[in-house]
Amino acid sequence: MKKSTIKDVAREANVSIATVSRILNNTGKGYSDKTKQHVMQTIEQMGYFPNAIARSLINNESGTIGVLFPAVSGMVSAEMLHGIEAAAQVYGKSVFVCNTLSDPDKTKHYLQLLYEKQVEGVIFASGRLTRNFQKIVKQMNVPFVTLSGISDLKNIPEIKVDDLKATYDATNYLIKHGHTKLAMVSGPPHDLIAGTPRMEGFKQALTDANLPCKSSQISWSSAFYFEDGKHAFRSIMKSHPEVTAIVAASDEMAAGVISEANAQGIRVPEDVSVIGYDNTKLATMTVPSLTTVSQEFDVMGYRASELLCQCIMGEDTDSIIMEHKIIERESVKKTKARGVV
Amino acid sequence: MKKSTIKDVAREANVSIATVSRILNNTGKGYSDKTKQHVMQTIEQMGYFPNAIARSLINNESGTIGVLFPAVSGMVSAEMLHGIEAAAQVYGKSVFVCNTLSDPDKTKHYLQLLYEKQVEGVIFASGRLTRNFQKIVKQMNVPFVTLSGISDLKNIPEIKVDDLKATYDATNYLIKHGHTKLAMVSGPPHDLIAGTPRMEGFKQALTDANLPCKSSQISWSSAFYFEDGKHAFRSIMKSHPEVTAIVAASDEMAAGVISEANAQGIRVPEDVSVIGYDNTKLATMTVPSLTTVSQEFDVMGYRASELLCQCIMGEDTDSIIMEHKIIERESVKKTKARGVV
DNA sequence: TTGAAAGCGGTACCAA
DNA sequence: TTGGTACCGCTTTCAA
Repeated sequence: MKKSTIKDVAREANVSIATVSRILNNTGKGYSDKTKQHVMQTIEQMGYFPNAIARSLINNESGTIGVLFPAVSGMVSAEMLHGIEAAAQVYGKSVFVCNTLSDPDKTKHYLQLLYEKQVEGVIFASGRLTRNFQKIVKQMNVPFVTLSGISDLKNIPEIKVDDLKATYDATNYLIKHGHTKLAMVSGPPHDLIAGTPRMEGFKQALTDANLPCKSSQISWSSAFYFEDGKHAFRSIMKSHPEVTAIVAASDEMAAGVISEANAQGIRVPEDVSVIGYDNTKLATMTVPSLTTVSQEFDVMGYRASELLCQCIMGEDTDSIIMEHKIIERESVKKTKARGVV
Repeated sequence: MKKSTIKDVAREANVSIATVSRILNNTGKGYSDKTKQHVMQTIEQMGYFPNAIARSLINNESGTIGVLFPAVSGMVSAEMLHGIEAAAQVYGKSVFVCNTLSDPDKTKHYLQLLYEKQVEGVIFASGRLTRNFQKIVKQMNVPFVTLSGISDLKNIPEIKVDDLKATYDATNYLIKHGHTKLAMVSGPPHDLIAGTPRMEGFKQALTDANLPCKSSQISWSSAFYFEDGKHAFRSIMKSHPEVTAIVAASDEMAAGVISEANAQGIRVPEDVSVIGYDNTKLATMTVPSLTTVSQEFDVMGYRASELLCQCIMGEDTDSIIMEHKIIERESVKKTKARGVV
């Protein structure tokens, strides 16, 4: 059974396809109420739905956007995607997901694909939009937005939290609550997205508080996972057993710290306090639950998607620095405050 | 700067659009090597990419599939989606994600949308494909596949694990290791996907082992989250303080059980053993780490996507019951085995 | 209010 | 090996 087309409807309803088209698009003019009634009825009983592809072709609007993730698995991408899809739906866009696996070739391939599919805009998430992609991005000639990433290209709006400031605040939160021997469990120092800025925030907070700040106070790993947190904490405890508070670059790492502390008979937060980063669901599930820096990924996704759709409609837009806040739970011991709030 | 079309290329290269088309499609015949060289070169320097929408229209192949999730946030959907996208890419399909929020109206809306966008197939994930959707599904006339869900419609291949059997095995695992006082922390009993069958598996295992099996041994909640696990365990400890082992209907619930046990000074696994379900990343992060039933969601997603693409190509296919296995970690205490392995 | 017809950017058949 | 052209399903202009 072949799909029925506008022609079939026209024939069935004894009108021209032009009339059917007008009715479908609710132009308001170009048909009488009576014909409309009749045509709508035939459409209904034929189970006809217009072919969006044909529409796209003539309107030159695909009604789709593309999202590039390094990996869609993982809580963070999942929440972002959720927000992205929600906003896209509001603006009447459908979303294509693509998994680049952080592979530049794959990324380029996907960009071409999205180009061919005539997407009206692209969200580049959790990655770095390098010069490598400049050419294709320019060719595509549709709005791009980076989400929790960075762009080497100019005039690309970004949606992100100020990682440096957020980590600064997290570190400061520990200091405020009486901690003076701090260490950090970090991701790769050359990761310009979640590595460098967070380490920098940590250092600045220490410096501003006149606390010692040696590079040995930061133990970094190649990623931000649970195991990385475990290892990093282990090495910190070897070199800096005096530490009473840990700043972690992700909730997963913080969970790793808690787990390793547990294994070593170190109590959290009595002996060592831990502050996480991300406020994923995981933060509520650790024992003790995790005080952490909140990044609202779903909201960020929503805003990014919204921003992109606004760009598509030709509105003027600008980058968005998302608010962050510290979610207080049970993993930080509060001792004597040091004056300033 | 408008996008260049095949016409532009043809004009620029001094050939007909027919020739360009043949070259683009690599028909092998219909052009000389020399013209090919020349045309490819102009294409390259013009930065021309064919319009996939126009192609779809004439070929009647959109090269896209749709995926319906109740919610794309959450580890489970994220992992499934990852697998889905990976397989789709292999088969040259792009994927539209849709968030139904379990809302039938929204679901219907998305199905219509996907219909209009001419998707070549649909993966219906983590939900129930009810009679409600029969009409539209039939109209769409493209293959459907359910992933970790159920279908009231006939002839829809399913990819899932046998939840009843898996829970049976999990329960049996505890029994095998010497436990006789068991309880279950379950989701909604009327949830035909992850509620009913898992409860049933638990009961059957007890019955088959000649162990007492009263309905009070199952405490269920309206969902499968961390908090639900906490509450359910609390109520179980009130009514059945003698229990030494808990079967949880999800890893999150199991994490909740561990957390609540902790709060009550009950040691895991010394006092109470816990077995989870899903083998999400969370299972490695709890303290103690979680022995659990493995569902490989990314693999399931991959297989579902693969299956769908095969259906699209007209191959004969059938449902897939995925293997499950028990991943042994630290949350179960092994006491005297009871004979049979 | 209506319908005929010219495209949108491609593909594929047929003739040259 | 080539080019001309009908057509995919729809929108939109122009005349009727």
